[in-house]
Amino acid sequence: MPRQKSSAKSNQLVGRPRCLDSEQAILAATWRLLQTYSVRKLSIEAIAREAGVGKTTIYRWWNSKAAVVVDAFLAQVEASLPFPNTETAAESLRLQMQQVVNVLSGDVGRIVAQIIAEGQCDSEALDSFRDRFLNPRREAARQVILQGIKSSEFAPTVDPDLAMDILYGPIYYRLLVKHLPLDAAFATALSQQALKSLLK
Amino acid sequence: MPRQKSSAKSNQLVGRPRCLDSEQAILAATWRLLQTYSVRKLSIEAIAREAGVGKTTIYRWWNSKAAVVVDAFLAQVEASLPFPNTETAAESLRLQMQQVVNVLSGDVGRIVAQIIAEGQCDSEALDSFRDRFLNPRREAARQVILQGIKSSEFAPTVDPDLAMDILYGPIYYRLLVKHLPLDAAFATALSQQALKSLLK
DNA sequence: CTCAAATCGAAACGCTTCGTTTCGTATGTT
DNA sequence: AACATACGAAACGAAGCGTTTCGATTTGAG
Repeated sequence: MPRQKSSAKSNQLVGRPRCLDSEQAILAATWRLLQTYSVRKLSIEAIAREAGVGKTTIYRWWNSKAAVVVDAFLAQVEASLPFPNTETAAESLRLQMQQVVNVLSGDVGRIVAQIIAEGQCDSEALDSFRDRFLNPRREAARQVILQGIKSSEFAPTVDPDLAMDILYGPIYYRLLVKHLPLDAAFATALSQQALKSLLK
Repeated sequence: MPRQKSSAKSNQLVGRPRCLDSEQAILAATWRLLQTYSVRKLSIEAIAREAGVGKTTIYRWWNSKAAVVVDAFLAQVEASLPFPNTETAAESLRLQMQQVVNVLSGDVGRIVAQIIAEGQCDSEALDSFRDRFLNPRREAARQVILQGIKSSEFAPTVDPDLAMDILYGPIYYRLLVKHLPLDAAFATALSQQALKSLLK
């Protein structure tokens, strides 16, 4: 069994401790490079150069390029995308969908798409993205939907997981396939139309 | 301006004509390798070896690895995924969604996901996938939806593009993000729930 | 029949990145 | 002081990249 890497805080008692400056420099350099280059064109070597560290330091703490990118991504957007809480569940979801579309239509969206793409042949990266970014946000949405069911705003037969797929799936669909624009008009129309399927 | 490559049939009057055996061998070899390896791990050199051709032959006719993969994919699934036509539009869509989920839950789905992934940093590949695979199928679905509106089965305010995103977006969402299984139960529940948003 | 044109597979080119290893140095605990 | 671990630098062989060169092949045009 391989040793835990990446965000595993070094808890050993002896030896030189991990250099946190290097870790921050690596994540910052990665994010900086992501503004210009695709994840695909990024290389561990380029990150090491940009961060001014040896590439052995990166290989020591991360299993793959995608793992570095996911960490860099989360370090940037961790606190963003708060969940609005208004009077009705439908209104909360509607506002949240607008926010998600707004964020995903920019640089963050491009990087999210590339992380999901990278995840197609790096299951660890996709797992990490889901566990640390997507699922926590789905949990928040789940609570709103459950509240909407409880208050009889939504039909009692609504399955929250399926509902979230109907609400957010089309957004990721457009983000990744790019067959139609991912803009505010789409967010408005989608929230209006998709929420109909949940109403009592 | 670069000469048209890939599926451009050689129409020149003089010179040795394109060897169609080689083309077929390349597409077949690519599809064979795709059963074992990810698109990412495929290399032009490996395809040339497997097909028994020189790699110059591949570089002469295709602009990128992704272009070869898209051609190999289309050569295999071109005729599949026919659109059922039953009495009601809702029933046609329901059956089609079941079929799509069934196909995308297997090897074809894995390869579709990898093509979309590749497309995130190869816009030509994504364009090609959309133009030659996705959009023709969306056109067929559009006709069914329009017919449903005409027959007053669906609300007259329904926008076909948005409707298709709501119906099929969740499928691609699960295909790519893998947060929940892409199975028959999902297809049933999704078609039932999502179609509600279209009814009059 | 000869020539021009375009194809074919094979081989080699220089270049880049990969992931690993080695090395000497630095920085902690015991 | 001894030990353990991290650090950055440098080099490694392997692999694929995209291109070029080569001689042989296969067609149509003159």
